[in-house]
Amino acid sequence: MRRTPGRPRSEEARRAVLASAVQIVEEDGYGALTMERIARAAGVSKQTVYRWWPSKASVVLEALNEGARTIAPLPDTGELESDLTAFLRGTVRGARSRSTRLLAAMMAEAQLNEAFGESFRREFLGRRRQVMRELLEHARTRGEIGGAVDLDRAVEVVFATLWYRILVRNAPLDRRFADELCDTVLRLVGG
Amino acid sequence: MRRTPGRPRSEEARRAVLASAVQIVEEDGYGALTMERIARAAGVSKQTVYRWWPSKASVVLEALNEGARTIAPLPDTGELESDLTAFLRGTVRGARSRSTRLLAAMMAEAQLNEAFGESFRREFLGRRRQVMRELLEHARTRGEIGGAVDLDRAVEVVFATLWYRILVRNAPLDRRFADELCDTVLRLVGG
Amino acid sequence: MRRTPGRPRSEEARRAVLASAVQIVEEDGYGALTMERIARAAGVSKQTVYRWWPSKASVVLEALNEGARTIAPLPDTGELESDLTAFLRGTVRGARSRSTRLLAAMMAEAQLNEAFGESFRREFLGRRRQVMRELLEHARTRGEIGGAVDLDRAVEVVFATLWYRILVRNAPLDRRFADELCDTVLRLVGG
Amino acid sequence: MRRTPGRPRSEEARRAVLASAVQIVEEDGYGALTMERIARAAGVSKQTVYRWWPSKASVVLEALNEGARTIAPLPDTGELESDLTAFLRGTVRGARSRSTRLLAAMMAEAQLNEAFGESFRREFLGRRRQVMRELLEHARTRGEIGGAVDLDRAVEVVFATLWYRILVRNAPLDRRFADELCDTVLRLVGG
DNA sequence: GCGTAAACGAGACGGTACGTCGGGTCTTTAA
DNA sequence: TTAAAGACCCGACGTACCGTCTCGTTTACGC
Repeated sequence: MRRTPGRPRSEEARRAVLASAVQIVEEDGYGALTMERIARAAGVSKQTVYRWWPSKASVVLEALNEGARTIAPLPDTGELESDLTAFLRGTVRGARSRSTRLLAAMMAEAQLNEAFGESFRREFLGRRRQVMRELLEHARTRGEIGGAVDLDRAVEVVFATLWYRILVRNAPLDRRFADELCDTVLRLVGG
Repeated sequence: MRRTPGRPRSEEARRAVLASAVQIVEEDGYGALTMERIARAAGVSKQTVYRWWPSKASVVLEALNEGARTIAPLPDTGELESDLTAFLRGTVRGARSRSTRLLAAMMAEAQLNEAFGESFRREFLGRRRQVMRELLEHARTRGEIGGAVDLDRAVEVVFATLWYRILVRNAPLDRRFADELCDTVLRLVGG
Repeated sequence: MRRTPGRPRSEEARRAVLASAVQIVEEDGYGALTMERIARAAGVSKQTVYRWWPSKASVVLEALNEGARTIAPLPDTGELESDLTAFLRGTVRGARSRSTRLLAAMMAEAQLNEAFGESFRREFLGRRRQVMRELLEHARTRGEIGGAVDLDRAVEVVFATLWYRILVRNAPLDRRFADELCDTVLRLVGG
Repeated sequence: MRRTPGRPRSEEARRAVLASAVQIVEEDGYGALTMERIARAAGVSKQTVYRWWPSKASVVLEALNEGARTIAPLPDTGELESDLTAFLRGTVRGARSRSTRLLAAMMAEAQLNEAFGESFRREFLGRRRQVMRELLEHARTRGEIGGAVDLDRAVEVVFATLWYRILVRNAPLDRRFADELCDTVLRLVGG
């Protein structure tokens, strides 16, 4: 197996960059995050940061994916309500604590940076919607949801409300919230 | 009636600043907006901009409020469904077209700038939620909504979904959307 | 006797401006002096300062002339050495203490502001050279100085050395200095 | 021999800055000189100017030292009058033409900027006085000047008169002036 | 070992915007 | 008419980051 020649990429530098970025956002907010400061805090040259990431947003996004390496796996208990409860509790838990500010910053950056926004919508937001849509489709296959129900609307309501709490912070991201969300979905797809 | 001494504020400069800010955002996006550029485009000195607005976000916010000078007045037809339809169509129309990018930028800025975010949540987002809450309370007074229903949840779902479309742009902000939103609310507060 | 109509100039404001200018220069140096600050410190509007003085240098110059209202009067004892001693001691004393920084600032300003420099050289520096020249001419009339001696050279050496001490501060502006200067002049014009 | 890492300083930028500064002073005077304009004229970023020079005065001072890289070397003919003539002609020539305005500006700046003034007096004015003092001391060693003569006074008279002409411009900086200055010194240190 | 080649740190480079200060001017009300 | 107040346009201040570049150094690979 031929390896590419030249000095290999420093895994240590990579980790330091991601960790520093996360720390800066948590301490001073995403507004205070700069490529310059990331490099300084990571003890890495600016060039090294630019070599591997096109923007500070992509550093943060990678850090985010690093933390919750996978999207919460699709629960499959054979019954809608319990599937939904498990999924929503997991999703809300994932958005809480360390990640909240990072997620808010990603959504903000997506509004300001067209290129980043495009990929963020497609690869981050879209994928998560798709996972939940599959959960609902399984329920429909089992006959728990009628054919006339608009599944996308239900999915949209869930992620919309979740993001609203992340961005507006009008109420906490707790288990109660997840269960209310579950209730809301059941009303929308139910009888 | 005693007027304050000194040269009065230039209404012309004020208008030019607001108009220039809106134009820049529409043409090149909020990311391209800078205090420097606003001043240049408006033919106004930087000092004049800083004298009246603390940040570019507050310029845009004032422009936004200028456009729709008042929050859509509360409809009162005496019946929940028609009130709601009127309110939601008006609200969605207000968020469409020229305003969408501006609104998205405001929400983004609120994530990055703590001070602005605080006032934006309180004076912009909070007020709009309050208006819709009153609409629902009127319906409860008339006996159209039961006492056990959580009105805040309904309000949250509406604005969350609206903002999700503004920020994620997964579907259009059209009249059909308003009517679906109405339907969603009726399901949540209904029997 | 008709007086000019309208509100008369405020003598109080005039004094306040001059006093404030002097105080600022003494406390923070001429570099810290601005029209804005003069007005603020004097409790006077900027316009009032600009109405009566074209530049901060002219404010300071007027303050300087205010302090030592007249150029030291020409001594006339009938003998060169005593005349000279009196004149130089008076001149050195006038340049000492409060005035030194102001004089240095005036000379600096004359280098930077062509218009001011021109009038400063003609009306301030030139006049003072002329006074001393007359002193020497009186001595020549009395036969104390020969016809071949270049009086201008002597005058130049005196004021040059005085200004050098003001600007370079390599040695104090004391009575000893005045007497050395007297000795120098006598050597140059003497036998 | 280890070189320091990092991109080396651009000699081209350095030269461009010095040249631009000199040109601006010559064309529009030192009062028109700003860091901003130096950078613009040199085709260099402001940061580059600030990285290497703390103030516009130090840019000009370096340009000045660049022109006459060394202080005129001490003549040593073994006889005072000819040494002095050579030294003074060289010094006057050095202060003439291109340099006069720059020198005047430096002295002005030294009055306004305390920090710059301190270093200018010590490293520029002081050194030049020292050179001439050595010239006179050599003459004293040879027995041409008596032990009672105050050499500093002679040195002061020379530089004072030179600076007076630079700053007041009451007469030209020509060879005749240098020779008169020589004559003045000889009278002061002579019999 | 020895060359090739990529990644690394350091840090200078031309830019743009920041938020502030002061320069002069202008426009109001009050004396 | 002068004065105080204060807004106006202008442009420089000194700083922070941007993204790029040019160094000398380090660490792998293939010969």
